[in-house]
Amino acid sequence: IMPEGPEVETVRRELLPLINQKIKKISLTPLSQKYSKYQGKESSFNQFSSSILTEIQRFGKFLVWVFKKPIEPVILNHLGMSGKWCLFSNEDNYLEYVTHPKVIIETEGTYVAIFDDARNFGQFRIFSSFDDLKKYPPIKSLGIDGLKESFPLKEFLEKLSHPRHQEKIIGELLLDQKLVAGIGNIYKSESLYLAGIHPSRVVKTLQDEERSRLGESISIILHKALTNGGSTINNMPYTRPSRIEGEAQYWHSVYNREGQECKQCHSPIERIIQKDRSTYYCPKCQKS
DNA sequence: CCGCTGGCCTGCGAGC
DNA sequence: TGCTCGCAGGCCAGCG
Repeated sequence: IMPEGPEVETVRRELLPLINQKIKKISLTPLSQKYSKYQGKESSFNQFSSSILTEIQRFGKFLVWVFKKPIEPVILNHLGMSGKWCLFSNEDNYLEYVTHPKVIIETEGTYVAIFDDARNFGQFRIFSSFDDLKKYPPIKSLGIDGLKESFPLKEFLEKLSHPRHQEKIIGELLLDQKLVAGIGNIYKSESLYLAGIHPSRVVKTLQDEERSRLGESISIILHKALTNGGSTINNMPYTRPSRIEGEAQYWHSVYNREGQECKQCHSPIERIIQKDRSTYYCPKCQKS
């Protein structure tokens, strides 16, 4: 299952050994050349040789790789559904761990980082400067960072009250990265469960108290997932650079639990399709 | 500015 | 057992 905010932040933290490393080379694998999104892009990746990686930031579910002169460009990177970074030392026999390598970063030091992406939904985009990146609409329009240390509840309530959202279904709106960035399909369902709100509720029907509880629940769920190193799901594992599995999946209350008992009231968990995506909920604990 | 749709992909599990 | 088939679902370009 796709990396969401907590999973991406976990990846970012485990990539931090790369900071201040001098880049030997960023290259595209032969496999990557099967796909149009990577074709003809070698030269734009080549330009990073000899630059120093100074920061890896996270915006929502995006990773942003920042380099120091001699070049200004930044790399915007999304893990998509199945993208993973694997971090190795030069001496490791890393090829046995990767099955669909697309991008390889080698440093002058001891590191090799490989972007491995079976489904190929991951993305790389190179901007000539950090300012240019910030003008890019998907970045510019990102909403509240759901993993912010202190969740800005007031801002959340204001955004939720915007006229254009009033007729929307809350279970669908929560996936909109312009509202809260970092929520994905798993933590959408989990947040609504914790808040006791049925996913089919129309935004305008939510009481003030429910709105606040929803904001608080989003923050609690995302932070709890981050503390647990994210969710690792069997049918679509995301692999951390360390190759350690996350543990958040062990406390999922509703996600992927259709037909199983609610942990509070023992009613069977139900699944509905919202905007072509599965939403899981307890029909009894979540108020319609 | 907004919202909707189709395209991008392949591992895996269900069903026969 | 081995095969087929369709689901899983993020983002975004293109369009109205």
